[in-house]
Amino acid sequence: MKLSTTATYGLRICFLLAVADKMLSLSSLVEQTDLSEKYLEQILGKLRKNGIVSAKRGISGGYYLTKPAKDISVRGVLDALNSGFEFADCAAGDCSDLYCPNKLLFRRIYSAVNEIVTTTTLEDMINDYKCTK
Amino acid sequence: MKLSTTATYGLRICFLLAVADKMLSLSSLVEQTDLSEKYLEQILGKLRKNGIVSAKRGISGGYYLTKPAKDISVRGVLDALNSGFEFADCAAGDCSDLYCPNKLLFRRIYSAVNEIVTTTTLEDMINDYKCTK
DNA sequence: ACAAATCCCTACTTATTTAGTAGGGATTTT
DNA sequence: AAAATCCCTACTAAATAAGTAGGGATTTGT
Repeated sequence: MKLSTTATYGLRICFLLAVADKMLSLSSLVEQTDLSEKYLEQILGKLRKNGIVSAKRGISGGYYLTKPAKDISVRGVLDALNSGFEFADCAAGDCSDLYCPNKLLFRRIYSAVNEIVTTTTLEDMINDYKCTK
Repeated sequence: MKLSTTATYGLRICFLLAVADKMLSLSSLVEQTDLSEKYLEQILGKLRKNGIVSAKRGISGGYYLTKPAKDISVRGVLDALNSGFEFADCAAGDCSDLYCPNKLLFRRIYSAVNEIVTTTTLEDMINDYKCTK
């Protein structure tokens, strides 16, 4: 069980945008991440469709965060990339019965993770990063 | 991001053994889970190799937990099935530099999940289950 | 002894998901 | 009008997960 690499890249991209605090062109993101243009475009497309970033077209265009870093949660980014933390099945044939110990456990874990990702913002990530310097 | 179905089945199997509090034959586990014998054997094999269950062969054989339910953590079961919670990469080219905001976030999440799975035992799962009745 | 039921081992196949590629289109600035 | 940019979507390839298969070894009860 682990986070998808796409979600991981997505987080990093948002972090870069938050740190820069201005619009960055795709080519500049390519430089900073060593990912292909096309792949980056795809990730940025999802972020855009889900309201995390906006884009400006044309020769002086690029991507920028739609909101201040303090208002963008990690969860928002993960959701945009379809990378939530799901525990759908609990391995019981008929899960509507009460015989479902797994579900209870999963709910606990989900709550804990959810708490972290919803309360941690891009600004928090920047602060954490600065502290390690 | 979600737990593998194998791990989910594994948890359920351990729960069934814990509730029964005695040795159960493979065929009886097949009944209770609707999984194929072969697939169940495979899961039980991993649990056995990792010390979660023991097996007795022969016509009156079966599987049983090696320790009391209160001494078996969810984590132990997940580890046995190679289904930990990993966040290896942080999507930075050179992760040894300090430019790694993801790593800090991942560490937070990992700690929280780890806390839950290491402290929750099969006995806890049984108690939780009883409470929902 | 021996049959029957059980656990044991490991290779293989199939399905699903994820990661990444590709190519052409639309927009904006200079 | 050219150049650089973002936009769309289909496809492919790689990795992982899920499940199947078949034969072997052990123990019990008769």
